[in-house]
Amino acid sequence: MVKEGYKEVRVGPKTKLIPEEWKVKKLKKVIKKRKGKRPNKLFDSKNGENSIPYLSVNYLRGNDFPEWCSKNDDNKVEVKENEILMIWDGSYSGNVFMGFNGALSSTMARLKCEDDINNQYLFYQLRNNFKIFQSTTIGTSVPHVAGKIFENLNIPTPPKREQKKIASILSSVDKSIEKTDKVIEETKEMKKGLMQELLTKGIGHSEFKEVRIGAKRIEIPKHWEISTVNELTSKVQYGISDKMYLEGQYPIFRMNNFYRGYMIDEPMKYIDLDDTEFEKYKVKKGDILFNRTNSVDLVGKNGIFTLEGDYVFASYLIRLRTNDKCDSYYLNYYLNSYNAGSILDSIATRGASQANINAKNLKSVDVPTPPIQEQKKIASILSSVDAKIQKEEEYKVKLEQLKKGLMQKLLTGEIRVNTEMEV
DNA sequence: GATTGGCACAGCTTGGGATA
DNA sequence: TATCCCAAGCTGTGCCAATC
Repeated sequence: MVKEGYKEVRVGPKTKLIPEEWKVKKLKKVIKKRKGKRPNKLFDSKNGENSIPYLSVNYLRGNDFPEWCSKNDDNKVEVKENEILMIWDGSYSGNVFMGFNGALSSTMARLKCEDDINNQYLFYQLRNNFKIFQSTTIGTSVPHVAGKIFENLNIPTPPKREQKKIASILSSVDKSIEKTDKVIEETKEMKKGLMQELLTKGIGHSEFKEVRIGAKRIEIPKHWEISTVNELTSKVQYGISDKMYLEGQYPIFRMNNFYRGYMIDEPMKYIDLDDTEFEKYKVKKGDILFNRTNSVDLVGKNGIFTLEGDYVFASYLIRLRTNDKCDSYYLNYYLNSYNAGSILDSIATRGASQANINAKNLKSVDVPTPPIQEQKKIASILSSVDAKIQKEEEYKVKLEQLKKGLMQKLLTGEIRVNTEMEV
C-alpha cells in the first residue's frame, strides 16, 4: 500500500517513495559530464593571476596543498565554483564536491547541470546517493564509477522553486558546519601559539636565561632547569612484538591510534596474553606512547593514555612513564610542540623510505623543566583549550547527523518545504 | 634469554598513460 | 573520451639480527 499522495520510484538498487507531482529524470538527461585531463605543466607555486589550482584527490580531501597550472594550458579541463565535480577513479570514487575553481585531474569528472535542475539540489542528490556509486564501481586494480549505472540513475525532481528551497536549507546547515570548522581551526592555531609561549616562557616570569635545546638557543625563565627525558621518566619501554588479530583478549595500541596528542580506541586490533605478559605491557593512565618507526613525517608522534579499560601496546611504540619530577601531561604537550618536533626530526635515523627514533636517543632529548606546580598549571591551561576543541568537534558531529537526517527526508519529499517563503 | 633497533615487505592509494 | 593497467610512493606491521 503506497502512502496517499506519493508514488514508488527506483533510485539505484532501492525503491523510494516520492510525492506524486515530482518528476523522475535520468542523470544523463540533466547533466553534461566531462572527464578531467592532466594539464601539460604543473607548478609548485602560484604564478600571479595567470594560475589556477590543480584539483587533485588529495587536495580536495584537504590532505595536500594544491599544485598550479596556467590558465592558458591547452590540456586542462576547468571547473567553476558553481559546478559539481566527482571523483571518478580510485578509492574515493563517487565522492562529489562543489565550490572549487581549478583544473581537474584525470581521475575526476565535471558535471554541468541543464537549465531545469538546480545545481546545488543535484549536488545534494548525488551526495545522498554516494553509496550507490561506491558500491557499483568496476575495475580490477583501481575502482571506478560505473558509467552506465551513473547515467541511468533516477533523480527525483521537484519543481525548480522547491529544488532551490531544499538546496537552501541544506546549504544553511553546511554553512554552520563550515563555521564550526573555522572555530576548530582557529582554536587549534591559538593552541599552537599558546604552547610555544607557555612551554618556553612559562607563567608570569620577568627574568630569563638563554639555553641550548637541540640545535637552537632559546630563552626560558631563569629558575627553570633543562632535564633529559631520561631524568623525567621512571620507565621507557618497547611494546609487544607479536602478531595481532581482529578479535582477542586485549586491545593493543598501534601507530594509527594517535589523535591530537591522545590515544584513541579506534581502530583496534587484539592480542592474547598470559597474566605476566599482560601486567608487563598494560598501559596505565598518564602513560605516554611514542611512535618510534615510520615515515619521516609520522615518526615521533605521541599521545597520552586517558581511557578506561585494559590496553597494551605494539613493538613499534615506546611507553614513557613520568617520575615525580614531571607531570605526564606537561611532557606529552612538550613532545608534541614545535621545538620538540625539530629535535626529534634531527635525531631520527633515516633508513630506506623510513625513519627510526630509538629509546636511547629519545631518552637524551632535552626538556625545559619548570617546577612541578607550574608544569601542572601549564598542562591545565592547554587541556582547557583541548576541551574547547573537543566540544566544537562534538557539535560538528551533531550538525552532520542533522544534515544526514534532513537529506533523507527533504530529497525524497518525505518532508515538504514551504515554497511561499523567500529563499 | 630478553630487549632493542632497524628494515623488509604487504597492502593500499594515486596518477600516468596505453588501449579500446 | 572512457576505461583500466601499472609503477611509484606511502603506511603499517612483523620479523629477526644485534646488543645487553
